Amino acid sequence: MISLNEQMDIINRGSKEIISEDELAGKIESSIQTGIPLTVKWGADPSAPDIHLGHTVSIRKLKQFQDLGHRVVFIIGDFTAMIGDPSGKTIARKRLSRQQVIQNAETYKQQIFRILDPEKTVVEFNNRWCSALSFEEILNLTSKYTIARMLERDDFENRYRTGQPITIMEFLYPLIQGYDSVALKADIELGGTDQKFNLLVARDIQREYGQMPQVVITMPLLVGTDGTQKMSKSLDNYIALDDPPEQMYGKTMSVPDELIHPYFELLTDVAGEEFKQIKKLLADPKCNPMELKKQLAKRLVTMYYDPQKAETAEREFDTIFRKKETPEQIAVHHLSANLLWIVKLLTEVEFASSNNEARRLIQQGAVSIDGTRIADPELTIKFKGGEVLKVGKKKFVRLEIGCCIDS
RNA sequence: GGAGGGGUUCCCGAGUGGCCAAAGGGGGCAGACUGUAAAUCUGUUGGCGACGCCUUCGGAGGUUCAAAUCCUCCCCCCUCCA
Repeated sequence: MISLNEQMDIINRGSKEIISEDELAGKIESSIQTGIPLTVKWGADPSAPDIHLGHTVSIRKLKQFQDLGHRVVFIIGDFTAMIGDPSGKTIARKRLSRQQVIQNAETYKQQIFRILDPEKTVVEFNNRWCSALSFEEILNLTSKYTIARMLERDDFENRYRTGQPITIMEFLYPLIQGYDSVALKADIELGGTDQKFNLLVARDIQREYGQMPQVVITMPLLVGTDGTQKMSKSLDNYIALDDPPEQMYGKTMSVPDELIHPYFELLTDVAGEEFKQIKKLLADPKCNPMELKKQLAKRLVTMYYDPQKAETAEREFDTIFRKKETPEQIAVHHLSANLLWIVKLLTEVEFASSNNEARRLIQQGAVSIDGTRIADPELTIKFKGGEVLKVGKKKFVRLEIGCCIDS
């Protein structure tokens, strides 16, 4: 096994906070002595099965734990998801059926195993122990925590102050999550900095149950493609692991330049000299940040796909956005008629969701056919097949005559 | 249980009888510029083959020539007191 200092070093890299380092050192030490790996816990809500780069910050850290010989437990919070979490204003977030949960869990696994080693990963559903809890035990759990302490949490405090609803169930959430740690006898739990409160509650709960409290490791939150808020699905500022290569590349290029540095740091393996070099170039006004961003984008696509796909994605990006040319491969649409009103054409190929939107696009000069801009929304066009329709910067389709799809 | 405040378009939020498809901001989309789907600037942002018509301000009714705005009932949220 790797020495204590080396382990501490690796774990520290990129982490925001470790509570506490001494405890962690103690745990690692005894693990080295006994040969028993530490249990590292990481949880996810099964309702949104799209894993994105924001998640990978933690997942990559978990991978390091695996490489150090420890045991990673991935918890799928199906119990709470099945109750239906009414948090925020979105009333009655859909309850998930057993089947959906299992399905989502599968997509989760398929995604996280692009980083983690499936052999060394235990997947658990918290429903297994949570549904066995009696009401009495739950009351017991709730008696261990106070409202005042709950309101210490930023998010709760904010909502309380601004008059937004907080349900009792949300108060139970951290307790349940803490109970998960008890059930697993977790040695370490990992999470984003926004999870800090919950992770700390788990320590108290574990103590109540006579266990050694888990070490809490928080990872920095990744800022999303919008450059301001944390990457999340609901804000639609995310780059998903399942995004196709071109999109992964393109979305990375759409990230504000200031994010190049943190992205390299949190999402890739660049370290040491190479990282210093990148930092230097970013600070140099003579250096075009686009070049570094391209490197970053290519690197990410290579990580989750392969070098060839990264190459293709880059070429396509250059073609479309730098040279403003038509990409090599574009989708084909079979026209419903060869004489077509331009507005209908746009809705037919689903580049516009309504006639009004189509008109707007035309009036704004976004529409062209074979490179000729269409400015008149009343135009009717006769097609002979093979024309390329372009809307905006990134939507292309080749038009062919005839629609004999489901004959 | 009592008193008060509130529900407006994708989101936040103004509007308290006609000038309201509804200010402003955010987000989205588009254009210009460019070294990038960066930044910046500008435009646009309910629907309909359309100088008109239809639908939208929590829900259902009503008053009025005219309702997001007034009245009645209902639903939901928040705050304070108990």
